[in-house]
Amino acid sequence: MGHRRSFGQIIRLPSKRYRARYTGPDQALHNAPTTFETREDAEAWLTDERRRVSTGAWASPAARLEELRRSEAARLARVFEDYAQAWLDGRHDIRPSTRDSYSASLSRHLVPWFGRTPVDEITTEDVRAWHASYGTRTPTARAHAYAVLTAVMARAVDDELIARTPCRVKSGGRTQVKREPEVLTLAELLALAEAMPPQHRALTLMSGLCGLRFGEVVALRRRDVDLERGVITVTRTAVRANGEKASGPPKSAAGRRTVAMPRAVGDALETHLGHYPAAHPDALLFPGRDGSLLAHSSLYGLPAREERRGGRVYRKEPFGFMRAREAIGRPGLHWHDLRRTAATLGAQAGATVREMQSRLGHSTPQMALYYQSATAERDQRIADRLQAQIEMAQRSSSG
DNA sequence: CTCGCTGGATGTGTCGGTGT
DNA sequence: ACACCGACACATCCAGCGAG
Repeated sequence: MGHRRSFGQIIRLPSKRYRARYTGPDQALHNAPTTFETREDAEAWLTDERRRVSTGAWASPAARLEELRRSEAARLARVFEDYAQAWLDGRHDIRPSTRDSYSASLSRHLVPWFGRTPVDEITTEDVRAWHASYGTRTPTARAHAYAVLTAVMARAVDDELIARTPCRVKSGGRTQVKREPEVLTLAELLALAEAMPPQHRALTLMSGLCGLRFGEVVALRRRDVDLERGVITVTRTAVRANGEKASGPPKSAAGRRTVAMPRAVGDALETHLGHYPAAHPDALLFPGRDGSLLAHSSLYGLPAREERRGGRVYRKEPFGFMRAREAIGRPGLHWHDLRRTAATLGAQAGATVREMQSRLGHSTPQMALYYQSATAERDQRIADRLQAQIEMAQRSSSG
């Protein structure tokens, strides 16, 4: 039983639900995409359709439904997980180790939280909530992940998916934990080298006196050292990325440099080559067991640890660098501190900031200045000691 | 123009597992 | 017992930019 109206018609179906339909501007009959529970709902739909026709914004309900499906599909294609992956895949300007690190940030920290959310629906509140969810846990990892999130969202802004980035956590990408570096005295450095496994003694001395980075020393080849002239040429740095070890050009152009060695380093190298010859000019100076690039963990060794077997506790001795640093009473020493040691010893030997900058391969004087300040502290201590001596002299002359 | 800040990139440190 | 791997956590460094 039809119900005549000026626009369209509403029919009560045997199911007791209502169907609305009308003849569109295209002279075809269009059904509502669903049936309605009440006559009022059906009328509301017809009214809406009629307005579309009169404003000229009309398209057939079927076409509109199709369009809706398409845009929904497009929306889902822009879920964070897929969008971020596409972003990473499109980055050809980063080093493999960086790609690895970004990938890890995504899979461990960002995708679990934002993965299924369309990029343009991630709000500032979402980001803040994610950031806050860490509390005091893994601040560095969080800052890292935040930086990656920021980069992905910046891309979304470029793509005009969103108007502005939802990443508004102030300094969210920064890590503030900063450890006080340890600086060895010359005597401690010599003791450390002595306590290292023999194949790493020259390497240790070279790190502590010439300031080469870990990645730079392990990438050294026979032809990079000139024992006659007493210089090392740094042209490569070892990198690790998804389990692969490789060596490539250094981080910055300033990293390419020639560093003079104190004779002690040259002597240690000569001894080293006597025991571990590197015949070919391209042979690695400090290779790993299988002749490939030395792994960082091989140099570090293992810390002292306890092991339980059959109810008994055994103390396992540390080895490698972990043993050596304990042996000289510096259990908290980091390998990288040797670089600072080299910088400080260099400054004490009279190097200027500029000279230290080029010796260490820094592109800015910032770091070298930092070492200068460490030296200023030592200088203060010298002044203090002088003062103590003056006072002692005064006491003895007056008493 | 200098300087300090910060985003982003890249390197180092730790540790359980595994092969020799 | 040692030497190294692999995964993950963490620290450092560089460059660009805006304030003064």
